[in-house]
Amino acid sequence: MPEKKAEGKTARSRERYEQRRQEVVDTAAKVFAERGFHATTVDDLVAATGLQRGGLYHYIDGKMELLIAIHERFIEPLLSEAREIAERDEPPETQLRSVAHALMGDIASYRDQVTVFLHEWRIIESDPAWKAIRKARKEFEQIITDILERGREEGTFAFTDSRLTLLAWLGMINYSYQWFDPEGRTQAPHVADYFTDIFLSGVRAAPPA
Amino acid sequence: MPEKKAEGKTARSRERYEQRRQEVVDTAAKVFAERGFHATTVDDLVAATGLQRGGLYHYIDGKMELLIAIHERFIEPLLSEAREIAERDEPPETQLRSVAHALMGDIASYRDQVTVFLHEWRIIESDPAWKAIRKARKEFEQIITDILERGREEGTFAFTDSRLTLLAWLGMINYSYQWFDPEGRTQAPHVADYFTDIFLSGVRAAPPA
Amino acid sequence: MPEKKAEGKTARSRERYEQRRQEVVDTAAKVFAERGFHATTVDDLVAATGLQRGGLYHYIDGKMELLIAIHERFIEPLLSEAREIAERDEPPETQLRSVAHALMGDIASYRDQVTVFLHEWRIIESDPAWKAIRKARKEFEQIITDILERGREEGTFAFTDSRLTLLAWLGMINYSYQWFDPEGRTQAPHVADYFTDIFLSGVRAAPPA
Amino acid sequence: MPEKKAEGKTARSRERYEQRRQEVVDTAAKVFAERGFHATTVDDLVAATGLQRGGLYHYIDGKMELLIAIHERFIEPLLSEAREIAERDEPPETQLRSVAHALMGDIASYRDQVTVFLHEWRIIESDPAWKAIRKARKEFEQIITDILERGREEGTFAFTDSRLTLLAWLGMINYSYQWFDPEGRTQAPHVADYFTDIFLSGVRAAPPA
DNA sequence: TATGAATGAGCCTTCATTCAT
DNA sequence: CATGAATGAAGGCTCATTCAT
Repeated sequence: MPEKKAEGKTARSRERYEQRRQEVVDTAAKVFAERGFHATTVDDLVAATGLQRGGLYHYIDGKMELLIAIHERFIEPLLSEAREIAERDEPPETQLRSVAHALMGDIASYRDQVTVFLHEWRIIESDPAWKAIRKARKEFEQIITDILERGREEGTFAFTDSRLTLLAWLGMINYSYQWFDPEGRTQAPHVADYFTDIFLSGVRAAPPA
Repeated sequence: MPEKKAEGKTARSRERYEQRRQEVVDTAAKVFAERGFHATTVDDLVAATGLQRGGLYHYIDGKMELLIAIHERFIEPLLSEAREIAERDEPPETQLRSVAHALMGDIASYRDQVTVFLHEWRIIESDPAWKAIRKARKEFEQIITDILERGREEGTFAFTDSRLTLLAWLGMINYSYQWFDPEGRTQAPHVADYFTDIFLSGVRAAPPA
Repeated sequence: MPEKKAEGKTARSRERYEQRRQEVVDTAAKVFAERGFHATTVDDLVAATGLQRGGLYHYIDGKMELLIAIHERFIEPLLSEAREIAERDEPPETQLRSVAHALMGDIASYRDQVTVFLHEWRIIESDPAWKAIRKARKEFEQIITDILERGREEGTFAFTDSRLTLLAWLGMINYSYQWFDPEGRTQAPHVADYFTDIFLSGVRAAPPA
Repeated sequence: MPEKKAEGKTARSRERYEQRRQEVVDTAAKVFAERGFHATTVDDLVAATGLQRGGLYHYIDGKMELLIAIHERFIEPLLSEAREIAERDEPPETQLRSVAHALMGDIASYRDQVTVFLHEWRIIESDPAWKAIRKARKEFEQIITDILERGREEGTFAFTDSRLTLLAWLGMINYSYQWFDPEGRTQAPHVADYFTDIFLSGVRAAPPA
């Protein structure tokens, strides 16, 4: 987590600085998600943060640096939660359901950031900080793949193509950033369960015994 | 499909004009998909089309009008195909698989346009032409919902929430615009089948008989 | 001589373009010399050229690129004249006087550019184009040094330190950019002769024979 | 030398204040000489002085006021030395050589300040404080002119144009700010002598007796 | 049809300076 | 004395669009 301009400050002022910066980053994520990165002007951010133009630049290095900060913000907590779940001694089904809850909750909580992440990552593709984000993304996907493949080995899952199976699961959940209602945040667990059920059992009615 | 500036011309020249315009729209879709709408300059389009600045404006009214044209390009053929499938006298499972093929093929064929659509639709939300696109989108979603609900009524499908079920199906397939490689070996029909299978039966292994 | 944006144009329009660009460069030199590079705003250039902001950028790549263009403008003609003089079969005194005329005339004609050259070169020191300018400067100084040293070998000049002697000559003439009245351009030859006389014979009165 | 904010303080604190201020002015001269006045930001000065932004403003009123202070710094000692030399009862040649030493030494000692003076004086041209600096400059030039003209009257110097002769002398020496290396082996006194010799006798070899 | 010069609003960013603490 | 957050005017530059030729 790179911290801008934080040298030569007292602990107290540094703390205030970091907090304010975090606010700025979150506000920016909201505005970017609403209007898109390029359609958002610095004046929009100025209006949204309540700062003035110069004051805003006290906390950031530029518009693009904000994109990086936004990504870090939502990908870190998700990844550490996924890691923790993967280490649990639970059946693959349970783990998959738990990660679905984690991802769904992340999208619900950081929908703005996720939107930015999915739409604008090309912009920062060349940025050195992007490598870390890309790595985090890969790690998350690998955790899911591992759960799926362990399930297959143990005989509880059946599928032929790991990657396509991962992408089906990922698409089902990730796509929710396009329609999820941020006010209905409490529904996230319900959706996670609903999608997990479909992913596990499908929609086809069980044949009569 | 509104045709710009095509009056008062000989049939021959009008034909050439329309063809050129279509090329411009498709080229724009490609460039927009790669860089994003706002990041694409008219000079980028000039370079990509091989036209000159002034020449480009003979075929379009402006950058934003291109967005509309791009949407029309991929949504019309998809919708008519979906309508045709819905009218067939086939079981819901078959219809669902067919529409998955149609949507998947559409994404594969018009991946640039779909990318632009999913990323930039907010930009034209207020445009009068957006209403038609929105209507088409709703109609497509309704067709899927109808198939699902008919399946439930007939007892082949089992689910509790039509909308969430639709969104699971839609997300699984639509999300492919993020990873689908049109040149790749994994063909669209195969993915459509694979995803349909998961959607119908899930990944859970069948219990031993 | 790098020519910006000159591809894909007809010979006619390219000619007009180059001419207009030259006017822009010369106007910029004038304004830079009056106010200094950094104190000159793009709006100043806009006002001085009669173009609008965007129109100005049709001819240039940026403020800094103008500095390079300005340097090229005045150093090229001077250098070729100096080369031509150096190749003549004339005594060193005559050559030195001729080069003094050339340099003095150059300063009188391009006083603005010379001012910019002497004051602002640090700004473009890191620019790749600067190497060429630096090389040209070195070559000019070498031509003077060669003339001086040939004179010493032939016995018409007497001095101990080539470099200091060069710098004395150079300073005497170059410094004129600080005081030369551009309206009195016709005086340049007179000053060149006057300074050459001092440099050759000094101001000390000849001892009575 | 106007002293800012030095009232109402104990002698001790006032002394410390003045010393600190002088350091700030000299540091500013160095940075201005390296990067130019306009290219130097207050943050550059903050970094160079080791103070903080607010702290810097305890010692100065603003960036431009620094320019004035820099000029005063090097012109005052030079002028008083020149005055003292002019009052001596010595032949013009000796006086001229002494003033050359003084000016050359001044440039060597205050090269940064001189650079700033020669490059940026236009910026403060309109400032009321500039009148005093201009007056000092004129007085210095007048002292040289007087020496030259007295030499001509006494028959030791021979020239036709006082002003051009002054400018030749001034240019030869002043221009050294462009190339003089204060750390270098070529010492200021040596250069002063060398240039004085050229100015007095020229570089032409004495005709064989 | 086609060209490319020109427009001018608007964008991102910088920076000298102030001021509450 | 000193800090550093905040200001807001201004700077360099971009870009969609127009229009005379």
